[in-house]
Amino acid sequence: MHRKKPGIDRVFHALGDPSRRAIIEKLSEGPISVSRLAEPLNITLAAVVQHLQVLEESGLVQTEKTGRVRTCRIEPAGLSVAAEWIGDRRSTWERRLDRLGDLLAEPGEN
Amino acid sequence: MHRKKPGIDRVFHALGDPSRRAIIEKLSEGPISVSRLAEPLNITLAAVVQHLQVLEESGLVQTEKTGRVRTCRIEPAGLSVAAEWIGDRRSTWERRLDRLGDLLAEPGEN
DNA sequence: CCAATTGTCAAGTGGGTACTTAAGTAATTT
DNA sequence: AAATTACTTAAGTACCCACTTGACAATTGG
Repeated sequence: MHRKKPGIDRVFHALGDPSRRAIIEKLSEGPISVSRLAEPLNITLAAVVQHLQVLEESGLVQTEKTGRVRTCRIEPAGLSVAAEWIGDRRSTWERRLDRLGDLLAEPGEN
Repeated sequence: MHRKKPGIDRVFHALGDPSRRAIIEKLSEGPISVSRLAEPLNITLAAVVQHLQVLEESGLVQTEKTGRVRTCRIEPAGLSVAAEWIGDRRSTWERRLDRLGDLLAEPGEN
């Protein structure tokens, strides 16, 4: 019937933190290294690395290390998980409103 | 520092908690009272009330008390805030991919 | 009125987590 | 080889937050 997606918890938890959302905002402009990601945020590099771990485990971000530089990029499927959940809630809500509308439009002399 | 929409923080923080998402899932099926909301969750009524406060402050839920019953309903605009943020990230990401595609397609008889 | 229903408020607790510092590793530059 | 760059890891701290308990309204049904 409806199976539970395990990723959804991690995705929304990851998006719940402002610093992590700032990271995603930056990453949506294109791939970038860890230290350049850290520059605009006023937290230490170590904190950024920790956020990146959370983001990577949630499937929102993908990273790859070549040489001494780790390049981070956004993983579009991650945001889709969140978008789909929101879409699902909206659709059931709208479906209910439709049923309500049908009842009101029904040809009963009440 | 950064001037951002204040609501976004609260909305995503609210959505970050599984119990609160469960509440929203239930509410998307239609308005319901606090105690009936609490039934399927294994937390106390008091905890549900606290979650409802967060949800209401974030603009995701609207409640109204008549008699001794508080009826809760979903506030569609709240979810839109989250959906828009996700949409914005996606569009800047896609815009960038388009520019990349243009560069690759631009000069050449291949 | 009495009692059950339905929710509210306050305070406390335990676990989680965002952040820091500090020390370490590995790749590049000079 | 030495210095610099770019992370990585570990450990500690302080704060936040989800949840509980328990006492307290306020409404409503018998």
